[in-house]
Amino acid sequence: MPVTTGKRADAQRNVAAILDAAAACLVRDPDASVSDIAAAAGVGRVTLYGHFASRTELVDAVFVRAVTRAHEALDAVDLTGDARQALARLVASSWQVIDESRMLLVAAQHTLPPERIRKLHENPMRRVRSLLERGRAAGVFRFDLPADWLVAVFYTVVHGAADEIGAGRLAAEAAADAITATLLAAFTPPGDPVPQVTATG
Amino acid sequence: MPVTTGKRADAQRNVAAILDAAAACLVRDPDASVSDIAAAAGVGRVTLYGHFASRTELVDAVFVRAVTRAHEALDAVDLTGDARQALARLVASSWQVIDESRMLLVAAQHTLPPERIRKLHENPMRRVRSLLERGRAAGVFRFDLPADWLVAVFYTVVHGAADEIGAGRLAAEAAADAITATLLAAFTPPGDPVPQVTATG
DNA sequence: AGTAACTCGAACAATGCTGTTCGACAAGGT
DNA sequence: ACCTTGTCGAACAGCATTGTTCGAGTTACT
Repeated sequence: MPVTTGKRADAQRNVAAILDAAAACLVRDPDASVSDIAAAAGVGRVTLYGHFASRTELVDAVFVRAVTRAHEALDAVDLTGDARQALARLVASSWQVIDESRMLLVAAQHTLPPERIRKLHENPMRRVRSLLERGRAAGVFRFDLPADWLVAVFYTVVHGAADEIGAGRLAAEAAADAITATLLAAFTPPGDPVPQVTATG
Repeated sequence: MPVTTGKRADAQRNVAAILDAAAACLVRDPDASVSDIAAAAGVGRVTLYGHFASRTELVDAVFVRAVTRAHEALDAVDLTGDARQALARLVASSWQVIDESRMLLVAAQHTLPPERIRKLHENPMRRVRSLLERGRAAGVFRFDLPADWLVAVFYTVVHGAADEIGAGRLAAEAAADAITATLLAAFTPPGDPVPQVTATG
């Protein structure tokens, strides 16, 4: 695994270029070859193999970077205060991040073992879970369905929205509100009224 | 494209065996080779190419058959009466069908162009859409979100549930109720109370 | 300026796949 | 009984991929 320390300056530059190019290529074609990626990075194939022992390791690195960035972006979201408004804020920040890395996820699924992907998703997931539990404690989110399931619903709905946008059936501007409205309704305890979503932005 | 008419008896048998074997293999490995499939079908590779001009054509045929069967199973569901109860019935019949063909969908995504997959999904989708619109007209489903989006939510939540079951995080027995409760809530108009789901044995 | 780290292209071996061709053979239909 | 239709195995060509090796050339650190 390539580290950022101890390496020469141009080596670090190349690693970054390779990672960028790989991300770009894999988004276009989940089965992009090492040759394509190296060429897109403006680097020889041999150089690439000098930094990443195998194609799998490269894909892993790209995916790790994407997930880490997404996690950082989500960490910046304020989840205090009213849980429902916090959910709205989380969605507003999440969906774009996920939309960008959605094709990357497909590429990862083509080459990485499922448990690896699951493990890398755990951190971002925890954030959703903690918010869910806070909302439950406050009485605004439902208790009658498993927490695991509700977290999965969050995940799958956001990804579904990304797919819909990609297919051109959902306007990007309308996405955040649609996702928020859907998730708020899905999280509402039985008997409670479904909250109205005030249009954002 | 292989037809069931005009072929000799053993040829028809072999086509069926190939289709079955292909489905089984592709579920285990979305990139299963033609050799594997032919072997699993107890048939020579040449024979397979005699019936399907290319691997792609074979995958397409397998996928078409799976979707068709799913569509038929869904057509048997009674969608009259209260839209919410009809939705529950549709979910109860849908999720198992989708769970079975979920890995097949992955295989299809690996080899078939996206528009082809979309097109084959149109028929089953229409059924959901008509139910949605009936529920809207009856005032029990929401109008404030696009119909396309709500149909997509149905699709993505059911598939998400299938994934959760596959990952062992959701008990198969609990799936139908969880999906139904989630979707009913997501479809409920803002201001209306979220319906309680009575456990279905 | 000297040295170690890095890069590059070309070429290599090793697979693994698809799709086709051949000839001999078996099975189904009438 | 006949002949069409289908089957089989082996072998072939073609292609794309991964990952490695080599030697010569460059680039960055000190």
